[in-house]
Amino acid sequence: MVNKMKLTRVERGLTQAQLAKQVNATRQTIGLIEKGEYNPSLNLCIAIAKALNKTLDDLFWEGD
Amino acid sequence: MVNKMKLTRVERGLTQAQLAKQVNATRQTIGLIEKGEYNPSLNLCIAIAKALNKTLDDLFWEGD
DNA sequence: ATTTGATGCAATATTTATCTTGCATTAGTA
DNA sequence: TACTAATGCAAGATAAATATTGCATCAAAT
Repeated sequence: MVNKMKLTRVERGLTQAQLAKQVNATRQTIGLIEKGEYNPSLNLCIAIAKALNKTLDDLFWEGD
Repeated sequence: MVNKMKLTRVERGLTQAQLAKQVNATRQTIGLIEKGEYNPSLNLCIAIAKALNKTLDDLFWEGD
C-alpha cells in the first residue's frame, strides 16, 4: 500500500513532527502511516488531508 | 458527523448485514458507523466505498 | 569533528475500534 | 395474531491503533 501522504508532506515543507502536531498525533504514528504499516482511523485521515490541503481521495484512494 | 453511507446503502438495496458481510465486518459495526458513533479504520472505509461503488470522498468527506 | 534536526526502529502501555452474544423493537406480511 | 426480517442497544472480550519513551542513524551545518 503506497500512499501519497509522504510526497505531499514533503512538498508542503513539513516535517513528520510538524504534521503530527497539527493533527494531534505523534511523529511515530505519522511515520508508520507513511510506510503503510498502520491502518489509520478515518478521523486521523481527515485531519491529515485537511492539514495538507488535500482530500481523502487525493491521499488514500487508488483507482480500481 | 453525518455521512452518506446509510443513504447509499439503502439506494443499493443492501441491508446492514449484507454490507457487513461484503466488507468482513459485523452488522453492529456498520450500524454504529452509519450513526456516526464509530471512527472506522481507513481499510474498512475503503472496503465500504468499493462495496457501494463510491469513493472515500463520496462517503466520508465534507467540503470545508 | 561535533552538534543539531529529521527519521527509523522497537518495547511497553493505553486507548479505542471491533467482535461476540443476546435481547428489545419495529414494520411488514402470511 | 403470529412470524420474520431489519435495526437498535448494551455488556463484556479481543484485537488493533496510538502514545510513550528511548536509542540509533544519517545528513547538514558550524
